[in-house]
Amino acid sequence: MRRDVFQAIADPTRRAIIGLIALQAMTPNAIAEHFDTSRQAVSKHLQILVECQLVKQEQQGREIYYQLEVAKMKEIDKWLEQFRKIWEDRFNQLDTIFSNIKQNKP
Amino acid sequence: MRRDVFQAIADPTRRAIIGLIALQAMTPNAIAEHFDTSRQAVSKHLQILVECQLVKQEQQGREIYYQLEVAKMKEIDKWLEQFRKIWEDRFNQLDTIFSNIKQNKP
DNA sequence: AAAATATGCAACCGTTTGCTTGCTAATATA
DNA sequence: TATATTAGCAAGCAAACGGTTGCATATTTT
Repeated sequence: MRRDVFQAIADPTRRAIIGLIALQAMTPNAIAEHFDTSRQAVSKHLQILVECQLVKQEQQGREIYYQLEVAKMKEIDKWLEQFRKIWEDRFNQLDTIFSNIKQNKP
Repeated sequence: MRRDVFQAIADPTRRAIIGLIALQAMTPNAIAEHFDTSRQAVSKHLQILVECQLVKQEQQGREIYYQLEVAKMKEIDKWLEQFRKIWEDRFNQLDTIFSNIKQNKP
């Protein structure tokens, strides 16, 4: 069973859950109300998110609040970093070409 | 069959392929040499990457060069944007707390 | 023209995924 | 105390995933 951040965000429902609890911790029931699937299905998604440490739980009586570990999202950002450099370079190259066109350089 | 950028980068081999062809277009055979799997397996991964437009093909004789569509990677970056705002806010909050500690404020 | 090379395609197979249903445990409320 | 609510757990199931093997097609090379 693979369990990393990239596998976690592969599922669209899971991405929606992440977006939902990003600003405010929520209980499984409250989260499930936002979707067409059952509470159990949502619970399984949450379990996966917890396993890869994208989400942490906080018990309050019989309720469990799930909150996003925003810092963990940086892992994706970190992986993206290498490509950001490339796409900025490409953009700069294009910029240079446009400049040359304006100045009628070959 | 789901086929979006997030599902595409979920597989570690696919991420490795993306990293490999990011700087230079490569043929399936050349790519496959970097992995333990068969050429056909790599070919399937490439097909998925093409389907979600993360990679484009360029035929040259009997060889097909696969190149990364760096711009498509921005889609991930775009999704991450909303969380970047949050984690920067959290950092600033921490910063304020530390400042207060230094100044002996409550 | 014949052989070698590069690639895609199809069929098959075990594992994982995402979901459902049914159950149990713990806490809150009447 | 009896009942309702919240949530996790387990079994079962169809579909998707990631891989393999075998074969067909197109282009080079000899």
